[in-house]
Amino acid sequence: MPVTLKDIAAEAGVSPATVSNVVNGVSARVSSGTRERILRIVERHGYVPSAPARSLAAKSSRLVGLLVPAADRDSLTINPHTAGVVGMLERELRRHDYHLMLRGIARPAEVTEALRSWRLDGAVLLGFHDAEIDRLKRRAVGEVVLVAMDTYAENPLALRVRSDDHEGARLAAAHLLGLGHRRIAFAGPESSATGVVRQRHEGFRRAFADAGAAWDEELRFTVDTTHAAGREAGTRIAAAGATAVVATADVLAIGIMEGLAAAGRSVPGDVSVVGYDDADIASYATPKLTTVAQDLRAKAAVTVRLLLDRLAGREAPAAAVTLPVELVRRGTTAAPRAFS
Amino acid sequence: MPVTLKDIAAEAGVSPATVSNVVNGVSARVSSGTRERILRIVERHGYVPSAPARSLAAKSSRLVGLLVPAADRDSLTINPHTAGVVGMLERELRRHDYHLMLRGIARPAEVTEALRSWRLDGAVLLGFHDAEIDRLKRRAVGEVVLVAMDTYAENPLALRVRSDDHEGARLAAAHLLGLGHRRIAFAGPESSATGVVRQRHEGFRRAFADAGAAWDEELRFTVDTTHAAGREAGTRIAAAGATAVVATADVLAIGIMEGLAAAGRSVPGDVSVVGYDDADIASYATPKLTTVAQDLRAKAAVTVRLLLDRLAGREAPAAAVTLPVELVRRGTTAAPRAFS
DNA sequence: CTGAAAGCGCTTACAG
DNA sequence: CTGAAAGCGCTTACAG
Repeated sequence: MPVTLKDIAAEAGVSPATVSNVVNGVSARVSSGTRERILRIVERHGYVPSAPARSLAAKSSRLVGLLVPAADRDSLTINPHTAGVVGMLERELRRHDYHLMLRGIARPAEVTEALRSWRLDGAVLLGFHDAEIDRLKRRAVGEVVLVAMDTYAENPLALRVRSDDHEGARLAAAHLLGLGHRRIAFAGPESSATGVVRQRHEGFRRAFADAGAAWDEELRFTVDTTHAAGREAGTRIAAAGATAVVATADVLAIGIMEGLAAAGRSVPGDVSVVGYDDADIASYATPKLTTVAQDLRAKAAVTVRLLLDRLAGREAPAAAVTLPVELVRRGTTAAPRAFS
Repeated sequence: MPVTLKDIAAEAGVSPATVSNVVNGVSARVSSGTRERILRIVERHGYVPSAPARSLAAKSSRLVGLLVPAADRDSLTINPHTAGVVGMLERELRRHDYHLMLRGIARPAEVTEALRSWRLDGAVLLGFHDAEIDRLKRRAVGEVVLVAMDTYAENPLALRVRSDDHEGARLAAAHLLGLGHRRIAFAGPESSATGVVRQRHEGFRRAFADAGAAWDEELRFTVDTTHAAGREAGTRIAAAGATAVVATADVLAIGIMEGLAAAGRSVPGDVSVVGYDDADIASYATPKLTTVAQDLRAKAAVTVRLLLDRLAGREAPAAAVTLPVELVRRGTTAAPRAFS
């Protein structure tokens, strides 16, 4: 039988309303004498307010959801980038005294259910296709503040945070072009589903245009963002005679490196590889992976700031927030053989 | 203004109690005619029951917390093993229609607050020291069902799930001894804080005893479970003249490999390395890491089953559940130079 | 098979 | 500065 607000009030000889004010720090409404007295009783009993009761009575739950697409039997954190975001977001929210509810979404209808059943104050959508974001209706969202990460959807119901995908891939390609590569493969998921991949692919081609070089469309490898898919793509990339490859994720790049090795190609001797994200695994690889770094910590911080600003009624930017990226040169890129 | 139970009841011309019974599938109490009618109205309005209201009125929240120690400014998922557990647990809970609340714990008092404020039905404690588990009091825990993972604490307030740490390290050491190694380093955190490390260290020494070999205590390297700490330890291990090393985590092993390389040692040519966990990163490393695999999926499944069994009032094992481990031989172990 | 009533533990105007 | 009262959206015995 945990102690309740009412118990505290009875013991202090005041009304529940007064205890409520003290517990919530509405000090203007309570004399410092009663405040101290109540606080002592609270302390002694180890009173913890009931969050469900608060959510019900107040308009706020101090709860933020992180929604991530996941097939029924899949784990969310197989993707290192997702795992990183989960951790960073939890940390940012905790700093602001909010709680994180993590929820895999197998079917579109679950989004509504997740958003509404817990009266979430806000929710972060990670890894959804642009079209899925665009399909969200006010009716499904309710008053929940939404931040979609890494999306190019246009739905005004969601705030948007992303990093500069176009520039990231441009940097990667420009780096390789500068080293003398011309047969550069681009490996990543289909562009149609997400603007992130489309933007990266465009940035990649922009580097070619800037360099006055032509790009062979046959070097576009459509592949899932997994190590296994990367490995398989690596052998195909080797067979295609590419001297370099830009992958849309580190885990994919590392898979490709393995495929290249299986095909008898050395990295960066025969083929240069550039990843994307600068996840921890990028520096665990041998050689260490050259990659486009995005600042996950900043991304999480901005996401939470947008969320809290909007919750506080402050104006939030209608446009998407785009964070800068940076090329991190490590051990997987070098001049092509012909140049050395 | 989202639609409520009351709205549905009014529209159907029945009492809220009846709608409640229908929504909760208590079909024995409602005629199939009214049930169908109500279900149609629920469907049409996209009614989603309020979880806070349910938690408040009922005894159950269908909410399970995952509590992980984390300094104020730290992210939880820097540790690949933690990231894996987060994903697996979310998936298991989702299958059973429970929700996951993820919570980093910076100070011991936060455990109570986390457990009680949301009226969690259950909570999983991951990565706590045995002593911290043992210090938990009934008063702090309340009615919350607790499962502590990877602990050798004796607190009866917590159910326990772990893998066979003693056997895992014994297998690792036996493998290396069988290859002819004798100067084998053991690298991991201090044994005093967690039984997991102590058990692994004992299993490691048991292999020596079984082989009738002596182990040089100087080859115990106390080191945090991070890549950076591993790298630093790797150079010391090289300097100590070890021909092999057993690390208590894959991420640590990979760091050690880097340190060994920095010291001019090849793996497995000069030094063999065995990791622990068989996290994804184990197969991303070059060469692929020989490691002790624990079945994370099974661990998460057992954790959730224990939790739900206990919630359903079924008997749960008082003893800890210990899951089997397996040695996965890959590319980082070989006979020592002198033998080849 | 169905309903009226109380209650879960809070917050929020509104009075005083 | 403090309290009485209503209400948040459900569930749960208890009657009928």
